[in-house]
Parts: sequence; structure tokens; C-alpha cells
Amino acid sequence: MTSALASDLSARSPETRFERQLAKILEHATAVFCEKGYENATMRDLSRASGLSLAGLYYYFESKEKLLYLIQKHYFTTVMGQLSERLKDVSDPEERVRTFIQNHLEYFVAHFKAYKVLSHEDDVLQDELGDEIFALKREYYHSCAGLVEALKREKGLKFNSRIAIMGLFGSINWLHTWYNPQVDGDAPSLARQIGDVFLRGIYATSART
Amino acid sequence: MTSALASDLSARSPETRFERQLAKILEHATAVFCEKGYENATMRDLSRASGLSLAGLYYYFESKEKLLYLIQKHYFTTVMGQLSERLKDVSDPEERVRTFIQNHLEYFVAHFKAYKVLSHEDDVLQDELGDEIFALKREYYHSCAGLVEALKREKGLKFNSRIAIMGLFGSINWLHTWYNPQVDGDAPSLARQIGDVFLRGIYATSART
DNA sequence: TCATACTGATCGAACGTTCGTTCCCTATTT
DNA sequence: AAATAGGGAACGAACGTTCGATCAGTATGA
Repeated sequence: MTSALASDLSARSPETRFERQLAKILEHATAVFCEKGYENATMRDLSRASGLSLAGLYYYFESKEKLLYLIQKHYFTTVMGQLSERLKDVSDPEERVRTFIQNHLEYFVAHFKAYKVLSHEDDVLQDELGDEIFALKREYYHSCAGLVEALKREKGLKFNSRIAIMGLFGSINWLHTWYNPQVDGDAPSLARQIGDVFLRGIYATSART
Repeated sequence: MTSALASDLSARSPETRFERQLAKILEHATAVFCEKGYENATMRDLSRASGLSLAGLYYYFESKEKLLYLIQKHYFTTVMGQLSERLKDVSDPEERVRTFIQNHLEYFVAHFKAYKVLSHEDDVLQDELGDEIFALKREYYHSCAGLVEALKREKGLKFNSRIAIMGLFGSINWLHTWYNPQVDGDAPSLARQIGDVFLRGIYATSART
């Protein structure tokens, strides 16, 4: 049960004490938001979970909303960065789509609490903060769409891209409601099976409007 | 923009005034919960939307939680009843799976606000109320699983049923985040395309654990 | 027929609680 | 000594809910 944020942000030494402590707070907050939901989680819950006083928390961020923003931004940015890294080594279009699926599943199975927060607290953030997170999500969607379009072009397939891709996103984003590692196996196995259904599905379909 | 609940419960004459008024309140509440989310929607919002005073609302139900329960129970029960009706006329296993998908999409495109409330306010209800809704959801899942298993048996297919079915549920439950009737077409067209991908997907896959 | 009694439906006003946030003060570190 | 980090106590606002009162109907009894 090692901490993702802590290992990302606090385990390495050159970081400041402030950043390390903030990372710990964000990690605890992620767990609380996951368990109770953003709206139902109170600042007093976060205080208890992080071992800081209520007032002490506000030394690290300016509002509960901003805290959620920091969490969402961190995980979205990280999973996208990891995807870019992985895609560097893959050139086959089908394999690139599989890499997307596998990266998504591996990352979010490894950070399952954060994954639930990102999925469930999808439209809580408003205004500038919300816009910024929305832009990240759109970028992530488009990176997937680009991979599918490339495959479609290479194989000369005909299908409605938007519906197919949204269907795929549905499959991999719905995981948080049912996934149980002991029943459903690890992330690579899951990614292969979901990838199989999706790829066979689009290979064989024909276009209609 | 005719009202589902009102046409279900209040348009016909033999119903009592109480039931008609409750149905209207439930319908307004569904719209408010859809727009603001259950936690963020206040009893004062519901009062404003339904044109009743805050206190007047409590003549019709005993708590905000119970109100959400009434909404969820109504829509789950109705979609399941409609599915049973439709399946009576269909015997071919593949066509029965397609009927499930089409029924689900048609019903929830027609009751889109309710659909968003059911999908998003998934785990809000607790204790007895939550158990009852959970049982309905499980029944709905099993009715789909039965159809897929029958098809699998008939065609001698090999794939992990749980993962395939959950993938399908993901595809059709994620709709609420992206579906736009003017871009994505009507429910039958959508159902056919999603059904195509899913069915071709499971026809061609082979089993592995 | 007309006063009386009762019911269903609705209201304004308030209740106690909990929320996110802030003020001001004290430790701790540098 | 100055800057950084944290805490105790309280704030106003908003929440879900409840209370007692009201008012339009309707049935009853003389």
C-alpha cells in the first residue's frame, strides 16, 4: 500500500518540505474523496486523515475545490505523460491502440482510488478550474482518437469513430464500479481481453449513418 | 418535452390527486438532481422547481434520501418491465441480446435526465434503501448476463463473460457523458452500432485466463 | 339549509447541526 | 530574529427537517 503521490513527489530528496507534505495531504485526500465522495467528505475528515488540524490544512491549499483540482490535475497529467513515454517504442497501429488501453488500465489499477475520484468527481469543478481539467480530458480523448484513426486508415476500416471510441472509453472507465483484482485478473490480462473485443469489433463492422 | 412520470402516473384519470402530485414532484426533482447532482441539490431547489413550499414537499415524502430512492426505483422497475415485454416476441439468442441493448438505449435516451441520475447517483443510497436499489441493479445485470450466456452456448463461443458483459455495460452506461442526439443519431441506430462492435467482438475472441 | 366538524394540502418561520473558512496566536526551523 | 509551519476557537452561511397554523373543500347533523 505504498503511496503514489508520495513516491511521485515526496520520496525523492531534492523536493522541499512543503512539497513533500502537500503530496502526503493530497494522497490522504484522494483516499477520503474515494471513500465518501467529494461532497460528502468534510474538511474535518481530511484533517483527521492527514493528521493535521483543520486550520493547518489551509496553509497548503486555499480551498477544498482547489484541493480536488490539484488531485485531478496530477493524475491526468501523469497518466498522459506515461502514455507518451510508452508510445515512443511502438509503431504498429494496432499495437499502439493496445498500448493506450494497457497504459490506461495499468495506471488506474495501480492508482485505483485516484481513478475512482477522477471518474466519479467528473463534473464537480466549475469555471477556470473546471475548464482546465476539461481541457486535459479532451487532450486525453484526442490522443486515443488519433491512435484509432490511424488504425482505421491503415486497415481501411469503416465505422463511426466517435461512437466506437466513446464505447471503448465507457468500457475502461466503468471498471471502477466492478473491478476486483482477485476475480478479474491483473491489468495486462484485462487490457488484452477488452482490447480483443474492441479491435475485433471494429475490424468486422461496416459503416452506416 | 412531455413528462415520463406524469404520463406514467398522472395523466390517466383513476389515480388519486396525491399520486399525481407526487409524480410531478418526482419529475421536477429528477431534473434538479440531474443538473446539480444529488448532494448539491437542496430542498430549497426542489421547492423552487416544483412550486411547492419547503414544508409542503414533506407532505409527499419523508426525506431527501427517500425521494432519490423513489426516483431510482421507479426508473429501474420501468426499464426492466419494458425489457420483459419486448423479449416475449424474440427467440433468436443474438436478437435477444440486441433487444436488450436497444431497449436500454431507447429507454434512457427518452428519459435522459433520469438516466444521468441513475448512473451518477449510483452509490448514494445506504442501508435498506441502498440494498433495495442494489438488488434491482443486480437483477438487471443478471437478465443481461442470461441473454449473453445463451448466445455463448448456442454459438459455442469462448470468452470471459463477466468482463465482456461489464464492458458492454460500460459502453451503454457511459453514454450519459457524451451522447448528443444531433451528432450521434437516434437510439436504434446507436444500439445497432454498439451491438455490432460488441457482438463481432465476442464472436471472434478466444478464451484465456 | 345552514352551522359544525373534519380532512387534505400547504405555508411561513424557525430549529439544531454541520459546513468551509478565517483570525490570531504559538511552536519550530533557519 | 525572522520566516515557516501549525493549532484552538470561532465565524456566518447553508443545510435538512419540523412545527404549528391556515384555508379550501366536503361530509355530517339539526
